[in-house]
Amino acid sequence: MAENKISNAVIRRLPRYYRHLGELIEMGVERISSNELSVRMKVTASQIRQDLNNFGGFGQQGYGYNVKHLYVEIGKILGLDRKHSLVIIGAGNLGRAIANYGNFEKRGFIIEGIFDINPKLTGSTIRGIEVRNLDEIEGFAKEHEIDIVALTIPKTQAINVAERLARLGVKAFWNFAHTDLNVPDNVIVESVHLSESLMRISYMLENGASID
Amino acid sequence: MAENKISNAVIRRLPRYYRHLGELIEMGVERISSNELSVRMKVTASQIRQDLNNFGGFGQQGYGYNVKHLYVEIGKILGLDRKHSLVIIGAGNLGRAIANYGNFEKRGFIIEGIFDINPKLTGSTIRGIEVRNLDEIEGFAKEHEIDIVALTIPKTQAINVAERLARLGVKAFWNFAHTDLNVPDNVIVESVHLSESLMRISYMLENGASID
DNA sequence: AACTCCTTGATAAATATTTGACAAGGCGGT
DNA sequence: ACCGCCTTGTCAAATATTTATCAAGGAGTT
Repeated sequence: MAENKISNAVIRRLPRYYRHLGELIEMGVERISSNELSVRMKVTASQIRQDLNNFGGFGQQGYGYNVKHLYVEIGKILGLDRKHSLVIIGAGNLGRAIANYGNFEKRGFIIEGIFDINPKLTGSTIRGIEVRNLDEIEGFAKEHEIDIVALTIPKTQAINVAERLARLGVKAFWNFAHTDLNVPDNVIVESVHLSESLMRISYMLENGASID
Repeated sequence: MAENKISNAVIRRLPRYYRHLGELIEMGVERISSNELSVRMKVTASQIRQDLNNFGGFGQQGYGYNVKHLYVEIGKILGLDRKHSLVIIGAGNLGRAIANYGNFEKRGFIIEGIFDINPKLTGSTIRGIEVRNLDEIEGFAKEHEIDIVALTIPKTQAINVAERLARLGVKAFWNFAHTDLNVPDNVIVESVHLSESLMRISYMLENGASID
């Protein structure tokens, strides 16, 4: 935050660096040059060096980068050294998929609650977390510090719930509904629009093209 | 396809135009100017006009764009006027979420098969589609024309299955595994990396920034 | 039919992003 | 301790993308 201004393009790539570095650690690789990494990641070495330099000189001439160190540093930049509370709205397949994916917790994303409007689901548990009725979300939000709300519900409900929770101070939404949310500009919205993703495949099939 | 060369940035935005136009049709809106659309979509009007002009003049001076017409045309550009066969590998929550989302079929993405390695799941059905054993995928691929394979399985298996299916001629993968795939360059890979998406939220929370 | 307003499509300017090139300097071997 | 190789960080060039501007011309009104 203190530095100049990191470009969006760089930020979008950071998690991928983080993932590759994690894989390299698992493989027992201790050091890597931008060139080796560029082959592995299929990007230019120049881009890697330029990207990393936004955050300071992590490398050493004639040596390259220390994998473990770089991994930790990028983790810090991404804020993965902190815990984040996560609430899932919608206990359908998608909500359950997220709740059941254990690696999120390893990265510090702690699922604090799961909510659904369907009374058949409320009361059941997912990974030991009780599914509550959606009506309770506002009370829950007042009692708990919620960092991120995952919206895995149909679009109309998603817009409504997001508006209500934004008013209660929720600062970030992970939006899986096939719509844009209507929240103030200072609220973070990261959307995963599966149908748009699928349409891009359709386009690429049609045109033989490839989108980065 | 015939025209010059459409930029990646434009292609990435096309599905969003399509979605908004669909919503406008549902609202009964018949015509819209780039300016009105820019307010709705929170982008500049200039960008909208520039984007659409890549594909020819859909608008009329003093009038704007005919919503229905533009919707149909963008649909064609995206290849949504054709049918695409889709096979899902992995009948976990994520695979089931995709299989159960009816709107994909409305857009012409027909789920032809679902496969899983877990014998407990094989034989059961999802929306009337039988879950088959993953062993059968190669035989299935030889008998059916598969356009898109959705990989909703752990990374090791995903890499393996993708390699095998790419060899059999599958031209596009919708990759939900937390890894890159290892397939030839002419094979389309559209990845949905949920953990990377979540990390971006973490970064934004940390930095107050917003990524487009 | 004329007039005004509106809106496009196009061009150019401004920004942002990616890539290439290379001097500076550490590493590892001798 | 020296030498040659390697690799970074940086700067500049090349591309790509976004935004501003405006002439041209249709829509709708009178």
